[in-house]
Amino acid sequence: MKIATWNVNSIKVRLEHLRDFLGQENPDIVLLQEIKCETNKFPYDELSDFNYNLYVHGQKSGNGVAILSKFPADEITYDFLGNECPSESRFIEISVQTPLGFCRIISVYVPNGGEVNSDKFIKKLKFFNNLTEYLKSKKKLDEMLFIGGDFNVAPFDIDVYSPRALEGTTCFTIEERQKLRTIINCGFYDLYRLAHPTKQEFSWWDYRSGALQQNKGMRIDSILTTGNVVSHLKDCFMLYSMRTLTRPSDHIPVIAILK
DNA sequence: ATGGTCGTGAAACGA
Repeated sequence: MKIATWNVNSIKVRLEHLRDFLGQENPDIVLLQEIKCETNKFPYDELSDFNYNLYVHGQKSGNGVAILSKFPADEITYDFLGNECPSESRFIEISVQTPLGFCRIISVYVPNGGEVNSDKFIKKLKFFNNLTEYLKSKKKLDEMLFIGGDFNVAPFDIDVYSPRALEGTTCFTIEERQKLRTIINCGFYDLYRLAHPTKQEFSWWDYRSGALQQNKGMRIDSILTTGNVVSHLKDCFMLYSMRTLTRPSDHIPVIAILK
């Protein structure tokens, strides 16, 4: 089974890139973030030839998440209990029967946070608190839980190009890193880091200031799972080539292969 | 502290 997550930064602008990606990688499940369109404006028809079940939680202008799944969902949930910003479409969850077993699968777009210690930043930390409580409540022996998306946090020094330059900046403050580490310490596994314990690769580069050319990136997109998935992990990698296309997303896909 | 570039939607604003 192949599962991918990708912050596309506008589904409309990235439609051809997404179609190429689906054609090349043929993932069973794709978690999307920042689709930036209303649910009823999602390009359902333009993706119909790939035979995915499409689950969309959009809104006007910004945010927006979706799940494309070869397996039909038993249940679809558009928010998590305790989310304090339900008006922002940042969460979608499906439960599906897969060849691996029964899975609960979440696509999440964690708030960026804006300026450190701003109101938005405080809301980001609270979003993590509430999401963590929700994930703890959903850990069950009889299902595998996947949560993939844009966490807007680089958890460890190895996940940024320069810990010194970024220390104390949004997505790399101690408080934010602790929030993501707390999820991991509750018994969730970062599939990329499991597959590549010492490799330094990034999932996002700023559009500005030649960040890509200087490889000034961060690893802020991940797929986390419960422990019962780990023995199935064959590989997890990031698709750098998607960042070198014309008009790319500022994020690249993260892909996990499980058997 | 500021600026650099995108996407949205038609001007700033968020990332």
